[in-house]
Amino acid sequence: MTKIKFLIVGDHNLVCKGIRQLLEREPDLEVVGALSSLAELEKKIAEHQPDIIVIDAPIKKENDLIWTKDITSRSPISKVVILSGYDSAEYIHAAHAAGAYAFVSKKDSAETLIHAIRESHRRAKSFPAYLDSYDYSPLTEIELAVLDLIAKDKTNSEIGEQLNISKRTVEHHVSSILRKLHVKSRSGAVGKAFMLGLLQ
Amino acid sequence: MTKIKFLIVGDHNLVCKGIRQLLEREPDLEVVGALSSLAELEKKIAEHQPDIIVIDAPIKKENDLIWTKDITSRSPISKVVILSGYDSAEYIHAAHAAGAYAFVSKKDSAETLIHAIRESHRRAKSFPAYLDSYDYSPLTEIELAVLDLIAKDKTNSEIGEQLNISKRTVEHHVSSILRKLHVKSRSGAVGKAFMLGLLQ
DNA sequence: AAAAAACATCCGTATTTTCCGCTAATTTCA
DNA sequence: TGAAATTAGCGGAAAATACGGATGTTTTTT
Repeated sequence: MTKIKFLIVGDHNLVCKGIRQLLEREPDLEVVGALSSLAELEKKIAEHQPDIIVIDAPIKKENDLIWTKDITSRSPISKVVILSGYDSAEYIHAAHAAGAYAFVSKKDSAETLIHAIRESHRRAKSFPAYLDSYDYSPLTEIELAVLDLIAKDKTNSEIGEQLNISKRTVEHHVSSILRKLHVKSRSGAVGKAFMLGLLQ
Repeated sequence: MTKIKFLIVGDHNLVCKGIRQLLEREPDLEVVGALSSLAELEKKIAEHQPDIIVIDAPIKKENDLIWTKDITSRSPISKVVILSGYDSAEYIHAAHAAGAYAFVSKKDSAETLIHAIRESHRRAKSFPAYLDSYDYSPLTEIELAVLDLIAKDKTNSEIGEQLNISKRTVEHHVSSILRKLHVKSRSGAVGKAFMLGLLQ
């Protein structure tokens, strides 16, 4: 029997070790590596050709979904499973849009994760069912990234540097965020985002 | 040999299961229960009389630190270990002030957590060393009121009207808030406040 | 009870940041 | 091929922030 080979990526050492422990009990799963940052991912993919990449999101200072998008377009052999404690409808939608094969909340059981990995391996997607009937006006990926940095005390200029876009573009995104969240200030946006569970 | 009995609390099922798996390999540790919310905690404490309670923070919609304070004052036999992915100095300070015996970041190794549990059991506290040189002062009532209104999308003028003080005074309070929370913007203050549980 | 510390209130000036018009090129995707 | 998203420049008004200083009250300490 050929095992399902996969990588685990995440900067929460304890969580990754625990997950690995849980998954290695399954006879058809084989962990071929564990990374603490997305930077080394490319090399590891070439080295191991994993079937699945489990990303324990969010990873500090790196945009998991942008990486997901990159991976899925460049290495179609490897399917991305996003494992996150941040399970708002907006984020799950964004993960889906980025090309992930599955989204598993950290609140789910180990069986759910294992099932998602197996399903992803046979190219079936696993996303929470309630997504279909969920009505909302979503923030885009970049808007969420900007909002996150706003909450982390960054100015527009700093956000621009960090995301490699101009200050003016950041301003545009901020305007969109304020419009979509129906607030008039960035601090109001942060407040509402926490209330809505967009940030946590 | 008497084992160290402990409870694990956290709504991230996967994380808890993983941690449990890691800790159960230690011969001197014994998991007597795992809860997904703080609500059931009181009953479980009475039932098992655990030496240690590991709280995998944050638990959504529940203030971990308020519970910590409650537990440590009412059940001095059980020592609280906070395990968190959010390791800002303020949060760690708040955990310390609430009476926790240890703070472990999710980025730390399993050994660190195990060590913290053993140290807590012999009533020695385990907190990151850099805390000592970090100045932390709590917010006053009015500062908290101002901060709350900032999060609710109000300008300084509006806050002044609402609290019947001048815009200038509000400005003064805002600068105090920024200094105490070690941020440079009001949105950063709101972000940090939510992470700390000052607002919710 | 007196002294010290912390808190809350107000004001001026200067600088930075935010926010909002306007326009418009490029990419992406259905 | 349109619609939406992302990118970006110019200018300007409004808000926020930093840097001063001043006064009275409350709380804590000695």
